[in-house]
Amino acid sequence: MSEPYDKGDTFCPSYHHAVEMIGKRWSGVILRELLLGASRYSQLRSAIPSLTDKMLAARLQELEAEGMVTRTVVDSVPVRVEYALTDKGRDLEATITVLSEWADRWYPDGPDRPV
Amino acid sequence: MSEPYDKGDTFCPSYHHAVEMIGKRWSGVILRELLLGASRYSQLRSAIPSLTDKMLAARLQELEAEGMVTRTVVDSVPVRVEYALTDKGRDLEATITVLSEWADRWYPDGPDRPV
DNA sequence: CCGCATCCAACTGGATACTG
DNA sequence: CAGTATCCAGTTGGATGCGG
Repeated sequence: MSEPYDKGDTFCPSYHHAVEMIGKRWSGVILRELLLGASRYSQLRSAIPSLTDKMLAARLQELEAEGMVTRTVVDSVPVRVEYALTDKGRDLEATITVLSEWADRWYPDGPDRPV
Repeated sequence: MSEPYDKGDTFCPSYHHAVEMIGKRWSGVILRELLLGASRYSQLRSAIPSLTDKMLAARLQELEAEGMVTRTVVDSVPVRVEYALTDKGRDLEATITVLSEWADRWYPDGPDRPV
């Protein structure tokens, strides 16, 4: 990661895909909530106030298609839906932890007041 | 990161800002190239083939405004411009490394062929 | 070499209302 | 509870061309 610059070793598609998937609007926040233990749709909703139904539902579908989460309908009344991280999704924990630490280091008072 | 879910401990603005900044289109890739040693505008251009001038210039301005990179005009003919990571930008190395490893683990053959 | 200006089609996502 | 439907303004970013 710190050797002399090699012109050949460029444009990494896997990393590219990964960083823009977790960085897509709300996705990173949703994944973090799931890592923190949220599992129900309504938990996610109330955990992230400015997130609308439309966005949450859309992102969860995308994350499911990416193999990051599973969706399980619990047949009760009223219906509940449980979302759970897959191994792949849970494996992001290290990344999200390290990035959270970075954020705390450089935005201890929130993003509007950088260090 | 793995304790029982606490409804209060939600919506982290610093992390939210961070993840969507590095996840914005091309930003993560540009930061990675800078970490790998790229410094000139033209290096970044040729390192990332599908990245246009417009996008590269725009992202570099945003990253500069975020305090992630510095921009230095070298007064030669023709003009060169050097981009360098700030401490804040360099401090992202751990995150990008860990995420790259995740990507290699789950997309060893590229994002179109997940494990 | 390093951009910026313009045009423009496509996508995004907020508001609001409604369903099983 | 857990979504979907519709509308629509705003943003995005590719293409192309020009300028210091």
